[in-house]
Amino acid sequence: MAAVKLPDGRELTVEPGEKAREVAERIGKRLARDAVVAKLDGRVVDLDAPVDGGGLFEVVTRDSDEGLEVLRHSTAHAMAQAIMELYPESKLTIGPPIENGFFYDIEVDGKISDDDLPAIEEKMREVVARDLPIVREAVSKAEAEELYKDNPYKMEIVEALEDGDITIYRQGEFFDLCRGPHVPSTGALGAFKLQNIAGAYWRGDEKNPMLTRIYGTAWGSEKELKAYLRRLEEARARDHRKVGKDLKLFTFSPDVGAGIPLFLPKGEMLRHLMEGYVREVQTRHGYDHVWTGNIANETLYTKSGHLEHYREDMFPPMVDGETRIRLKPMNCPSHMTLFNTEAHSYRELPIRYAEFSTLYRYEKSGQLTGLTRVRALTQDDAHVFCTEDQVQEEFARALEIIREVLDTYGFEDYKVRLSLRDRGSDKYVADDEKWTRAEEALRQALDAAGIAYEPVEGEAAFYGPKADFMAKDVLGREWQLSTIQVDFIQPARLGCEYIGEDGEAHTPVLLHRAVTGTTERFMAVLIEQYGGAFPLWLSPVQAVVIPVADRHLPYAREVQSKLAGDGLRVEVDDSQNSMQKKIRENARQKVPYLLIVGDNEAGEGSVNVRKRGEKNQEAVEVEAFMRQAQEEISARGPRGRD
RNA sequence: GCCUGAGUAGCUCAGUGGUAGAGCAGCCGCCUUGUAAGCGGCAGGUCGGGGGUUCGAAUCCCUUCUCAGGCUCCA
Repeated sequence: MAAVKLPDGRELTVEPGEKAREVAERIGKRLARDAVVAKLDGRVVDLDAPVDGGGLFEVVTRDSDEGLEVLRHSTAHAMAQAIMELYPESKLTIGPPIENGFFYDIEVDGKISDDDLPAIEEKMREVVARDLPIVREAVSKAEAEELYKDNPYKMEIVEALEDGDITIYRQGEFFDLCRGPHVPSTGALGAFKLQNIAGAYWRGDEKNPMLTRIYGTAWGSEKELKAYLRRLEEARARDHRKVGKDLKLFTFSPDVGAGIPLFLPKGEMLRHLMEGYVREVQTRHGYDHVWTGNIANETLYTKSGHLEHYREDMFPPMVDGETRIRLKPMNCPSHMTLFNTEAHSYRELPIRYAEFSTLYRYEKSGQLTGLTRVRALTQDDAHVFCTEDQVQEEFARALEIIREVLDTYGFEDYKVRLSLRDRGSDKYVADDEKWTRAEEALRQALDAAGIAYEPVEGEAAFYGPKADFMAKDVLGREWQLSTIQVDFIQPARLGCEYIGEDGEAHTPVLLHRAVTGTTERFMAVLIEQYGGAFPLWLSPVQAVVIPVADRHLPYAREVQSKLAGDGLRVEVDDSQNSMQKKIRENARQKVPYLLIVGDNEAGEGSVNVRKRGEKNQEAVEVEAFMRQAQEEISARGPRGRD
């Protein structure tokens, strides 16, 4: 008689051939009802699978991550069935579960659009109502080939599989080549909603045919589905494109060009503050700021190798007689040129050049998105020329800057992806010893800083290993912001040298690093992180003085000039609106402080402070407000939000 | 670049073959206000651009520009 072990340590004897579902029922009725699949020694299996004992037996319920994944996968099948019934000549390809839902890529018989989604959803509900048992079936390769003789996509998948390792899942008339596992019947699906239709190339390759991808979301209960849809709503309300328009930060115009953001006064103030902050931190950490303009001779990029490796992402050249000029896509060649303007001794190293100039990259038109993907972008870029021995220390220094800045902005949850070479591959530049040392240096620096990192082999740049910072915003979305890269290659190509202790010429190692990445993308992330309610130090307008009646305007201006004299960014709302409306409008602009002034305030030299997000008011002396605001600004806190 | 969809007043949107609309913003008046919309009036459009179908086009077709969501999460 075989036995299984339960997660709580108990042992349970199982009959030969007893199914997972039956074992679950013996553990508990309620558990069996919530069960989606089971796990045997960590391997996920259908509830219909026999439990032959021996290992750890776990029941996976629909509220666990794994259970949800199965639920979503099964929902994808239900959608595929619905589509096959509505558009019978369609060809299925792949339909995996994804974060929050699922998709299915289908070569649809005919044309479908978003308007057809409700009908498909309706058909899916029919499939659910039929409560068809979902049955796993092992098939031979030959059988699979026969089943899919009219479907080249599935055929391609079958061809790649080992005979004896092929299964299909059936539910009623419908079947799909699938590894599984799945919920026991179509009636066991949870709450779902089809979301949108998109095109997707077969296997993601633009040389392949375009398939129709339908995205859906699926959850264990109606309540969870609703909560998810509400989260989506909230995210939309924070969308930087919407907030940027509402708060008059930036705009785009086809007259100027796609992917070229135009910053309005408040947006430019925000840029200025963001860059000023990074500049201050960098200066404190020994970086020097330089400026190398926006265009460069094409020959520079021939030397650096960019023209060869990066041509597609560069704007076409401007031709001036014999000379070809390019918009600058990266700063590194320019910084190396600066380095080469004089001879260097090892005593001068490290040399750290930082720059905020705008770069131009010819992103494909379909890739452009708000501020997160633009053609004119401003990196907070820096290049550190150092000796090999200094790599670890300089890496640690860059790390420190990045941590300080991310902390200030409230990105407390981030991880590092340490991209290493794939030892088997030859696409990386040789010199094994250098690589090993560099990788080791990066690991040690990360360990010393106590930062969790995930090493990923084969993701390194061709010129060296790198560490990318993945930060999570308040909505739980992950962004790649900061990066630190070690470069063994380019300095030699551009002829960078320093004279070492030994009197010989050596090639320095180059560290490329960016703190916030690009000002544009980081601004987008910040707008969404704060929902437009920036902390005081970062607010384009820090306070608006609102006179109760027109006769208080002179006092309002007096207050404004006092505060402005103290360096605060203050406006007076002298519009013809009522006081109530001024409060409403300025509150909607997320101004941190509204200062109401009327007879009382003018009489005693005070302001009535209404803080963003708070309704209670407080009368304070102008000087006291100034002190308090300055304190808040220099602490770069408290965090924004409303 | 490709797929699907969208583009109407500064903004948000209604209008599906028969005289281009609303709210907000703007301008002009009145009101002089005590903590999230005071009242009245006026003005505002090549319906993204170009071409076509039609007696007639915001509406149908073609084309072009811009925007949105996608385009390896690998059965």
